[in-house]
Amino acid sequence: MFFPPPTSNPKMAAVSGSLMWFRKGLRLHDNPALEYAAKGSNYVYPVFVIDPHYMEPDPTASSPGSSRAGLNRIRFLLESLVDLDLSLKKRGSRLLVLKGEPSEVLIRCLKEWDVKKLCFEYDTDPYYQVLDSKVKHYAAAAEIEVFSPVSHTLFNPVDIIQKNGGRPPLSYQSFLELAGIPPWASSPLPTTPSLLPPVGNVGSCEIIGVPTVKELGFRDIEQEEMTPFRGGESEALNRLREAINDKEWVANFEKPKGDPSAFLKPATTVLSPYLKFGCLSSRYFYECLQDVYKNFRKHTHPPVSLVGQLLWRDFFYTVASGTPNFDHMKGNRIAKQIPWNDDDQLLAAWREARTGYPWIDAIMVQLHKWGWIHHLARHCVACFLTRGDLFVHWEKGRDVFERLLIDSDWAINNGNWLWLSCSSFFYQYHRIYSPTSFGKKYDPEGNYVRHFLPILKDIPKEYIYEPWKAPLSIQTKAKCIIGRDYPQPIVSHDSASKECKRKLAEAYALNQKLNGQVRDEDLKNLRRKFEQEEDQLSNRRKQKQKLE
DNA sequence: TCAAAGTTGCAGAG
DNA sequence: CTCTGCAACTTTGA
Repeated sequence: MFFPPPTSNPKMAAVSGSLMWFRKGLRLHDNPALEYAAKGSNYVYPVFVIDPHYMEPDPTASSPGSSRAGLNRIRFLLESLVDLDLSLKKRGSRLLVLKGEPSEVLIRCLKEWDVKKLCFEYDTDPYYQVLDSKVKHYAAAAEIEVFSPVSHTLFNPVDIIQKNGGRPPLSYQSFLELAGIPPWASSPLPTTPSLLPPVGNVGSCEIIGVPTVKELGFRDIEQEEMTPFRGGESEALNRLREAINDKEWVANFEKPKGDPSAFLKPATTVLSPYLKFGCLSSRYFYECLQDVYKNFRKHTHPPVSLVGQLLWRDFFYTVASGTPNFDHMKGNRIAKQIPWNDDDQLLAAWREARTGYPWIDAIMVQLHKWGWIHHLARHCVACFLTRGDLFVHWEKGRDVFERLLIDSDWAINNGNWLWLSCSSFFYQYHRIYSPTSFGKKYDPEGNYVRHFLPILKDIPKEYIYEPWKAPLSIQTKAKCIIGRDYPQPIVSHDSASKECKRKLAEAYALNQKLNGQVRDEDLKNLRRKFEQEEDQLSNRRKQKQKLE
């Protein structure tokens, strides 16, 4: 019997190419798809497709960017691509950027190039599920091998759902029990390649360099309007190193104790945008944290610890991937059916930082300028928009966050809006964040508000969270007249929050009575009832005014 | 059936 | 900074 060594086999020596499709996972470290693409290939095509779905400028949008992404996130992505291209070039490769509908572009490339393997990171987002099935379908017909590993999350959501008998766990604790220790933790993660096969002949495919925001048709924004966070794997690894350098801080990290008003040095790692785009591997981050914990007799634990934060991410990925219509109230079996109002004026005031509550408005300004706000700040504004004060539909707020956050993540963003609106996971709707006292307890001087709302910078600290209570003499001295230079509060928190609680109690009762079978009509009836009650209330107020 | 638990509420007291 | 009282939701598990 004679088996020639593989290299002397003429068939094996034949030219073989791979296509590495980057979407998220914009990194070289811990990248199993890239590792597999490079293995045994004479050449590799590293591709990124600029997708008009996310990147087409929309001049009608409420702030610069596309209809689905604010300019901050688009810029963050482009910076990540530049960094990736640079890292590839250092290893004898380069990034091939193409434009168009991704599945069409990919299929064109597969037709044009001699490719035996197609490699890309598995993605649970519905948008990518649809894209990927189109591409996989073509690849199967063309007899191209597809390799699509799970490397964006610590766990494969499918495994956890299967362990739980086909349904995703709905509480964090049950998720932890099902998840256990990640399956990859016992063996080393893929190493960062030191050299990559060269790029093959690109034929007639139209390859561009990584575009600038201007080249994509966006108008450039002022430096001071921009996020202070730069995209890319290099930046992610620097930031990670910086965070885990302070070992005491890592070991004692407790998420709810963080200060949402800290902006010179944020109270968290701000690694979320890097995890979102996969500039940082969540598995590598997890390993680094375990390394730190090893040297401490005592350290914090999930849900509040840093590892706990990574597990929250996986929790939401798991629930989201196993819940049809996760991003909608209707048709979503885990979402309470609540007759939210559809008030675009209230929504716009919230979005454009015109609520008249400085704490809320400052957070919304930071969201616009930085594309990042502290987790508790997200809680405050989300609660205010939905169950706390304005009773606006959580889907509306979700859309604003999804567009403006540089770390916006489909599963996590929707999960948190379900949470904060008391539609799922969390139901204690009488626990409402105060739009005045919550910020005050972290930042009694109001430095955060003064920084993001400079119009209020000379209001004394006694009134900085409630400027409408300041006597006119003080408003004049501070060169900020409430009602002229800064709005009056759009609602009175005291009465608005009481109303919200009452409405939620009724909506919950309806959900319970109909046992999850709330129809459109039932919701409509309840909404009409709320509207009638509001009319009566305002009529009574008018009569009272008349009498006075 | 009932108690216990749930990542992070508020106001007020000490 | 920690504690209570407030008012009071659902899910889970015995």
